[in-house]
This record gives sequence, structure tokens and C-alpha cells, in this order.
Amino acid sequence: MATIYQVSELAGVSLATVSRVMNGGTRVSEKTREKVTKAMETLNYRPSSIARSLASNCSNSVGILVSELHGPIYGEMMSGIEKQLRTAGKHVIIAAGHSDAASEKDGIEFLIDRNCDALILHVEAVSDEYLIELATTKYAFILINRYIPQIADNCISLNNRRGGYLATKALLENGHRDIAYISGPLWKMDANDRYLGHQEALSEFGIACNEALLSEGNFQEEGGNECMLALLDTKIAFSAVVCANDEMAAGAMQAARDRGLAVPNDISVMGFDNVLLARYMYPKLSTVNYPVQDMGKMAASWILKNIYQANQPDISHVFEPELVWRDSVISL
Amino acid sequence: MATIYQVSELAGVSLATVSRVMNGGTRVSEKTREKVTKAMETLNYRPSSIARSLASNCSNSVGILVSELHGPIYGEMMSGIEKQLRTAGKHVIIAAGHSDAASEKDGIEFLIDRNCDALILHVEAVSDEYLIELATTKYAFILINRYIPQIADNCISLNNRRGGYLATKALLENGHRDIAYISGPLWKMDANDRYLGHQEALSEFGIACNEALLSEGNFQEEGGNECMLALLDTKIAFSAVVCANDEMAAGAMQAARDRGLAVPNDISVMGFDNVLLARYMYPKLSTVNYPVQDMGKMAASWILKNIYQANQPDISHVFEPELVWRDSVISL
DNA sequence: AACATCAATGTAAGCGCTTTCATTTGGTTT
DNA sequence: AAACCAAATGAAAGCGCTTACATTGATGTT
Repeated sequence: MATIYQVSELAGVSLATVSRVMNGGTRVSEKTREKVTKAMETLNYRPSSIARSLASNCSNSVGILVSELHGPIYGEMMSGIEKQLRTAGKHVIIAAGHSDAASEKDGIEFLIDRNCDALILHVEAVSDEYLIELATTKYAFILINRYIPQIADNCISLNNRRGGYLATKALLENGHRDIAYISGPLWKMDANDRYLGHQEALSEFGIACNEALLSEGNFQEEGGNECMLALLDTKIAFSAVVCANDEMAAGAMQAARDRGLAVPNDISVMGFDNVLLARYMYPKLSTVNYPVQDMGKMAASWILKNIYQANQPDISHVFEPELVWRDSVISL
Repeated sequence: MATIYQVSELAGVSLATVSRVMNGGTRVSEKTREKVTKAMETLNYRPSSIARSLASNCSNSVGILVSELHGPIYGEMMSGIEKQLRTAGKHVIIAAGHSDAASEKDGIEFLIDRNCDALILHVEAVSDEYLIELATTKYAFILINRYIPQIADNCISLNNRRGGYLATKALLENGHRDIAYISGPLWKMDANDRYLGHQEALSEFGIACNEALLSEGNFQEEGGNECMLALLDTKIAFSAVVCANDEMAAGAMQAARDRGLAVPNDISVMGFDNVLLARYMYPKLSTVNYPVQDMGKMAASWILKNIYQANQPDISHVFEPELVWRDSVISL
């Protein structure tokens, strides 16, 4: 591996000059720039990103922590982030947090120890306080899918409440009046917001929210299944169920079928997130779109702008969901 | 940020000693080890991974290039890799190759420029020659899901042929005799191998392979859909179709339904890969399991063993697929 | 012609570690 | 008590860059 030293020697200039032509910025005469460039090519010179990092105190790396590397949401998110960041010559170091507080902290520490210039965090278990402290005292990061008022500028989130509202409103507008709800764990803010939106839509249509028609799930297929069964067991009639995410909707559909109910004819099902599999389900799932890839891109932009002083369009901190109409809901 | 220098000062020892206690290995008296450890804690010392990398000529990072960060397969794969590598204190830098030769080369260069100690590559467009040259002259890497005889030790792949064989054999054993096949792009080795397995099973049962019942798709849902339509249009009767991956199976099922055929009663559908969505489809898809997460882990082990001299169990280079029996196939 | 100015280039001091080699230390041996 | 030895420690030279500051040499000014 050729070093900058050998380049400088071959080109007959000083180290500083080589460094200058590498980094573009400062003025170097056209003649020497050419000499140096040619020397670099001859030697097939590759600057050592590590040495640069040490000398410049900037690693050009950003860490990203997601709950799981698999799973429908995270892939999209990382995809958006990577695209944006690689274009800018930054690289992405990944780690998984597994939705567990200790493990999430671990992941954050790990990334910090890796000298990332900044972090993109999708964490759900770690406390607000921890994050607030991290933000104010130590490290640059942006939070995806979470909103903490005290550090609002570090947050990029979805308007979950509006999403919940849209889902239920769509059902309402199509004649449904008895609507069950399968929520995520209500201690999670997004789950809670989505449910709030549901209530809002109901009350807008003058319908009392029947607590008996709420079942709290775990955001997973099997939870959706169980909740649906529980709902059916109440013997309270309902013509539609809205699920706080698509996986649970899949489980709910399955449960309905197992009880001999047809979707959507006997019961309409609404999802949330619009993950890939929503399109693959049968019937295709009506759901609410969560523009997670765009949000990933935006997070990357935030970092480019705030950490690397790059020009970037304005940052949106809250994204709006949209209804996606497919086949799992009928009009009454 | 405290540096090693401050630690050495506070502990009253030399830099070298601090370095020694950090790196465990060499002998340091218990007393000084304690002094140093305490000093580190007091100062909340974090070694700079960058400085260490520069000095030790080892970045402790491994680059991973996948076709897409989203998509059902890659998430699982990265998940396996990350788990394994992080446990060993290595970090993972990701990049996407987008199944395009130029873009894949780009990604590889990018990762090399990032001073990765080794690479894990899931590439499909780049040529064998390029990879052979890379392997022999320049860089350490392991290939996932690809087999190149000349550099077999750098490859971890699935026995695709056997998978194809298993899929068709299962159908055969359940009484199906007229079996259509929707393949992936046959220039891709995995697609071709799967098809070869299909033929093998047929001939084992003494059935001639009818070329008219082969339709070449693109490994995507919409391709599966089109192929199925084409197959149906031939008017040749068949009671089952095996698809070279699950996405195409989803498309095929959709197409069958659009033509008024029930799955599995009128037609059985077999997939391949056992991606997450196979479980979510309706009916649940019978398929062939592709243990991609384990393969990711194995790739990581290979690197740990070969690059970092860690103790690791023996490396398997080819993984065996297994049949997953679900609801999309009936017995005749 | 003497001087100020400024772009182009060079010098050298780090950045925070690892590692080789030399030195010190304290316990054993005789 | 002298001599010896291994274990513990220290000194210092890098690793391959960036960058503040110094130097050089054209050019323009008076």
C-alpha cells in the first residue's frame, strides 16, 4: 500500500501539498495538481481513511442502531439512510438493539466507542431521560420514530395519531359503526398515539368508544391472532377491526378465518405501516402508509447538515401518514 | 475525552503499561493493573478505536455488501452476521450493491477504502473473474450465496439443486404428475441449479420434463404473476407449480386466483426460500427453507477464524435446504 | 528599485495509540 | 553479599495523515 509519503516523493512535492490536492479545498497550482494526481495513479494510491480520521478528528462514519436488522421496517429505513449517506462519502455502521433497554444502551455505547461522528437511533426501550442526557451532554444523534419534546430537534417521527385517525375514519366513511381495535403495547408512544387517533375519529362521528372492543397486542402476528380471538369471544358484534400494525392484521385475519369468518365480507381489516407483506396478503391489506424510507433519508440529511455542514434541503421532523386502500375492507 | 496519556499520568505509569492493561495479553502486576483500571474509570476513559487501528494496522471492521438493505433475505443475513461479529467486538459497515455490476464494484471499492479488514459479499452481477482476481491478489472476503470453484474456500452457498429437487419431489410424492415450473433468470447460477434439481426429481419419477411447462421469471412477484398467466395460457393441464422463490409464488397464487382457480384445491403452489412473508400468505406457503441467517453467521465465523485468528467451530461451506410443509399444496 | 502583497509550497508538530527494545526491580541462588 | 534472572516497566519510534505556521517567489505599487 502506497502512502502519502511515497506519493509526495514521486511527485517531488511535500506531504502537505499532496494532502491539499486530496482534499480539494485549498489552492494548488494546476501544474502541481497534475503531477500529484499522476503520481497517485501510478502508485495506485489509496488514502488511509483511518489515518485521516485520526488526524482530522472526524471518522466520516455514522452509526445506526435499529431494533432488528431483519423485519420489514428496518430494512427500508436503513436503505434510505445508506443511499443518502454513501452519496456523501460517509459510511454506515450498524448495530441491533433488540428492543431491550440494556441491549440498546449497549449498542449505543458500542457505536460511540467506534468513534462515529453521529448516531441514528431507532430505540424503543431506552428511557427519555437517558436520551435527553445523551443529547445534551455527550453525543450527536437523531432519533427516528420517536418524539421527545425536550429534544424535538433530534427527532424524526410519524404523525401516528393522524394515522390512527385516518384508518378509523376510512372505515367510518364506508359505513362501519362497530369497530374493534387491536393496539400495540400501549406504553409505547406510537401505539398509544395511534389509538388516540382512533378515538378521535370515533368521537368525530359521534360514536362512543367501547373499551370492550379494544384489545392490547404486542405488534406481532401471533398477538394479532390472540387479540382477534379475544375480541370475537366477547360476542360483541363488530364489522371491522383496525390493527395497529400490519403483522397483527395478518394474525387477525388468520384468526377470523379460523373462526369461519370471511375477510372482508364478514369482517373488514385495516392495518398500519404498509410494510411489504401487506401487498402479499390475501386479501391485500388496506393500511396506512408509514414512509419509513423517506424518514431514513431525512435523518441522514439532518446529519449531513448538522454534523458535516453539508448543504441540505430543510429538515422535516414530522411525517404524515396516508391511507392505502386495498382489498381487506368493504363498504357497507 | 481523556487520552491514554492522561490515564498514564494519573496512574503514575507509562503509556506502554496502560496499553498493556487495555489489551490484556502481556503481564502486568496486579497492583499496577488496578491503579490503571481505577484511573481509567475516574477519567471515564474510552480508547480511541481509530488511533488503535492506525497503530495496530487493524480496523476491526468488516464490510458487508448486499444487493439491497431491504428485501426479505438480506435482513436475515445481516442479522446473523451482526450478532456474530459484534460479540467478537468487530463492527459491521454496510453498503448496497443493487444487483448491478458497476454498482457492486463501487460498493466493494467503497468498503475497501474504508479499511475494512475483510468483506462479506452478496453480489450477483459482478463476474467470477473479477472476484477471483480480487481474492487472489488483493483482499480477504467471503462470498455468500455464490459458488466459484476456483475460490471455493471463499464461498458459502446453499445446495440449490437439492432444494429444487426437494420441492418437486414433495409434489411428486403427493401424487402430482403434471408440474409446472416458474424459474428465476436462468443465467443466475442459483436459479439454474434449482431448476436442475426440479428436473432431477422428475426424472427420478420417470417423468419427462416438458419444456412448455417452464416459464422463466425474474424472482419478483410481478414476474411470478406473468409467468403463471403464461403457463395457464398454454392450456396444458397441470396440478401444481413450483416457483423458484417465494415472491414469485405470491405472484403466481394471485394470478391463479384472478383466473378463478383456488389454491391449493385447483392448483398447488410451492415456493422457495421460506422468507418471512411465506407464513403470512394465504394459504400459507409450502416452501423450501433457505437458512440464510445461519449462513450469515457462518460467514462471520469464517472471518473471525481466518482474519482475526479467533477460535471458531469448523466452517461449513455448503448448506442444505429443507422442505417446509404448509397449506399451499394438497395431496392428490 | 525598494517594498508590500499574496498565492503556492514546505516544515514540522501533532492525532492517540501499539510495540520493540532497553532498563529497572526484586527475588533466588551461591 | 555478590551475582543472576525473569518479570515488570519505561522510552521512544512509528502508524499515515492534517494543519498551523513559516517560507518562497511572483506580481503590482510607488
